[in-house]
Amino acid sequence: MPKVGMQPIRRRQLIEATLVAIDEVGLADATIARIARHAGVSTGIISHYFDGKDGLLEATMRHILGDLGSAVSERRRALGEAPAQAHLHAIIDGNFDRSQTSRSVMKTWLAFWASSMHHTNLQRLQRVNDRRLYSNLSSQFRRVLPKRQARDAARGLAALIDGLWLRGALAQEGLDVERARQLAYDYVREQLDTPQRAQRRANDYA
Amino acid sequence: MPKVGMQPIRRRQLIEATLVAIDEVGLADATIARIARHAGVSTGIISHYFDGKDGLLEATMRHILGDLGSAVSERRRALGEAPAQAHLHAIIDGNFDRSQTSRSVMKTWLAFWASSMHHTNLQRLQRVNDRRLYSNLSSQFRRVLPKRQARDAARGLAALIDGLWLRGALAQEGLDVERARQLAYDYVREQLDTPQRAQRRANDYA
DNA sequence: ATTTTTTTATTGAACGGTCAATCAACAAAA
DNA sequence: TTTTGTTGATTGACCGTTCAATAAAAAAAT
Repeated sequence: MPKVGMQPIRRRQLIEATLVAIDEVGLADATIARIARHAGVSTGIISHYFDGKDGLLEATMRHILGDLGSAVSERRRALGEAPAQAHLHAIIDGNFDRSQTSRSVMKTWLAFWASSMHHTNLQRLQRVNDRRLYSNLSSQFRRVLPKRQARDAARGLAALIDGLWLRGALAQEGLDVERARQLAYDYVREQLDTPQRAQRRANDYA
Repeated sequence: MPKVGMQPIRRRQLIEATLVAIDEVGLADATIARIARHAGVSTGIISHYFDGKDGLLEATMRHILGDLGSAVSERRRALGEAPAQAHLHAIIDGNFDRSQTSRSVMKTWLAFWASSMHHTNLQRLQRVNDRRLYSNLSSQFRRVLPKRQARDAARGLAALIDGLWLRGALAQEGLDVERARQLAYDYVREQLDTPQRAQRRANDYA
């Protein structure tokens, strides 16, 4: 039943099928035959809409990145001029959004991280994302903390978020989102609530 | 020049060659031909000493895990009954040991993480390692903190270590080991030095 | 309103290429 | 003479891409 306007439908189907395939057998064994089967189409369609397998994989990563961006910015939009802590919590919540914590998406993230070490286009996407997280965190901490402290707090929180997320992906019992968020909140609180100790620390470094 | 007692030599050569190959082109393109070429031997040797490519990859992961275990336990052995903080610092230092922060090893770790989602033997190895880090941290925090707090501190620090490490692996500028350690030390200090706030937090949770 | 033409969507077999594993043959030491 | 080490061509399987063929809808022509 070929009709006009299939492109966006097929693209979505194929991206979703890619996530399912990676969840099932991993990126290494996610063949176009398997992906096409999951989408209920033939293999040729992939080259037609994505110009080959690499194009589909890149589009899949872009899709996940887009979801992450939305999850964060939607939460922050409602906040306006709210205190830094509220924005930091929103960024944390966005990173642990439903769209980022499903088994298939976590597996796909891991696979893309590994791939991005050797595929420059994926590497570019991934680095833009890393930088965005860091600079979002950094600018919020900067509203309350001196420069160097804000920078370190941002680096620490970014690492904590990614680390909680990574350990959740690898753990048998999966990611406990509530607990992860709580640990990240605690980190934020300690960074914001300890000016005198933070100052001493800053001096130690000098 | 075939002689007796080649096994350990060849095994070491091939594992090292595997790391080099993964560093060069990634796990997906680390063919046995490429690995054998790096080791200066023929492809057949791999099946002879490792019973196939999978065996070599598993041995490579075991090798890295062994290095990590040594890096941690050597540092801790000298400490004996030293305070918890000293042991925690030693665990941190071990995780950021030279043997774990070279480009090739970090790339290989990432690749194995992704692979371990779908290969049960790698998964087993990786989980033993994750659990060991957590339980080492947990038992040290337990010497100073009440149970629930110690558990959370261990979870947080484990995530922070892995996250710093991950972000270092992905970042263009590489991992800044000094900075990473310092951030992890700060986390330890805040967990150990804030009993009253920690207590309040524990109550909040209840 | 009907027919013809063009465009868009889709298929899946065929092709070229790659890879891991195998194994018969060979070589040097024991 | 036996054991241990090593080679590398061969084999069989698999994978991504291509493309000729097909089909249906849309557009144009009658």
